[in-house]
Amino acid sequence: MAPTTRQPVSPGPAAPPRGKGRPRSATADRAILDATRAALAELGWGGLTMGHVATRAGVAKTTLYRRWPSKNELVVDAVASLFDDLEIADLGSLRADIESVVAQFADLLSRPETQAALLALFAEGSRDPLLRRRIRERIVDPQKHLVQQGRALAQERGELSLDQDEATACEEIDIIFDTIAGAVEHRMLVIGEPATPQWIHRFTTLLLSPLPGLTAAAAEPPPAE
Amino acid sequence: MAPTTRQPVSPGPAAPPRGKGRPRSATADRAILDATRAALAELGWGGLTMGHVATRAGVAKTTLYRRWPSKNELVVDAVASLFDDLEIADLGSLRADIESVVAQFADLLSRPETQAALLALFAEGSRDPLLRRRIRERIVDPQKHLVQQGRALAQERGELSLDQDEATACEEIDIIFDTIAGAVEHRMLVIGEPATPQWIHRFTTLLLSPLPGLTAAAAEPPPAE
DNA sequence: AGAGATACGCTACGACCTGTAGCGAAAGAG
DNA sequence: CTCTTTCGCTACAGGTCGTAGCGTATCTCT
Repeated sequence: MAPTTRQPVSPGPAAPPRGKGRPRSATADRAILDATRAALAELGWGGLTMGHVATRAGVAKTTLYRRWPSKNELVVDAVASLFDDLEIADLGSLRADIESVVAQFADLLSRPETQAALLALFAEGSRDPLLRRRIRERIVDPQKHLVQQGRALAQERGELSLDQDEATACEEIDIIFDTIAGAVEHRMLVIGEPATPQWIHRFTTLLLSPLPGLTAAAAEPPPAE
Repeated sequence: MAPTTRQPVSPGPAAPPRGKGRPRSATADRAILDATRAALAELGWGGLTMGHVATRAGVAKTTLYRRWPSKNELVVDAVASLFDDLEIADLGSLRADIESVVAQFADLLSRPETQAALLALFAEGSRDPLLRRRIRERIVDPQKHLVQQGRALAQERGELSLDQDEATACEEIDIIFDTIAGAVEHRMLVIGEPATPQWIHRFTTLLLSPLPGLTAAAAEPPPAE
């Protein structure tokens, strides 16, 4: 793809300047990220070119490469910021909190540029372990933190018993998070249908109670491992 | 990317010949698809080039373009067949059936070429409604059928009460399927960690019973819509 | 068997993208 | 006011996509 070797993934959103001469233009930073998101929505990952983004941002192509070592990194940063304002609302009940955060997530994933960008990132991440790690740090982990918060809130309210074992609690959070995030992602990104309030409501019900119509006998015994 | 306009997604695996002169080589067909899968596993979507596939298949590049209009179509066909042998095992309990099908799915998704291909397809599908429809028909719908089968089996066994309403049952199957497929996809494709038997076991437990430690009061009341 | 039709491999090609290099000019920091 | 760094510009090498044109191979049909 490139005639030269690939640089390691940059640690931050952009290479850190060192405060001596002319500082980097923050305006250009924003213009580039905005242009990236816009181009992503229009053209998708495959259609997005660095030249295009540069032109659209009113910036020279070389300026892009001064900040991000390649397309991947640029797109991660352009997209990750979208996830920054997910938050737990503390609506007074576990159920309401779940519905709220799922709705926020669904809202985010309903935007075409988020869809294109996320899937493209995931796809690239399947080949590039460093990129995948970066996705986890910038996107997945913050979301998982929401599950922890929600869980803690529910415990304060007495809806949920306190954790006995730290490790077990961690694993449980992982699974719950996989389930919540995965269901929404699957519906919106793979199937391509919106997560309506009804869908969210029913999904939350599924998460909080056993399968409707399930015999007690079938639900009860989780056979020993 | 290309100097010419893109053709619409081809209706079949390859353009249909018309039986007059020399027929297309079926050997070449298979060699190309095999080479595509192999290259996908090694290089991923981004690294896969038509020239590479051609060389590997022992075929001229032009031969590829005589059959598939572009990379997308070639990869869809190369990958879709992988999903053909998922099936419900009828192990005697709903729980065992779920674990079995999740394990099959996880096994499939653990193969690198499936990961790369699937994610790349999903990504392209987010921009191309026709491609997305094709993914649904060839990949998603057959999987959803498994959920229907498992549900029917559980009802026969008396583990699950019979459906009262056809439409409601349909919606419920959708949600359950979104949840199962989504969780596995999220864990393996996004996070990039394997779905161990332990994980599958715990996930199934989560699906079949309420959240561990949940107060009865918090679990019970699904507020009216 | 012969004629016709089609697929095949090969080479070359135009258009495009990536990421780098080198330059003079501009703009802040100290 | 000087020094450092960024900026925009142009040019470039390496690489991919998908097409065109050619002579040859291979199959079908008469």
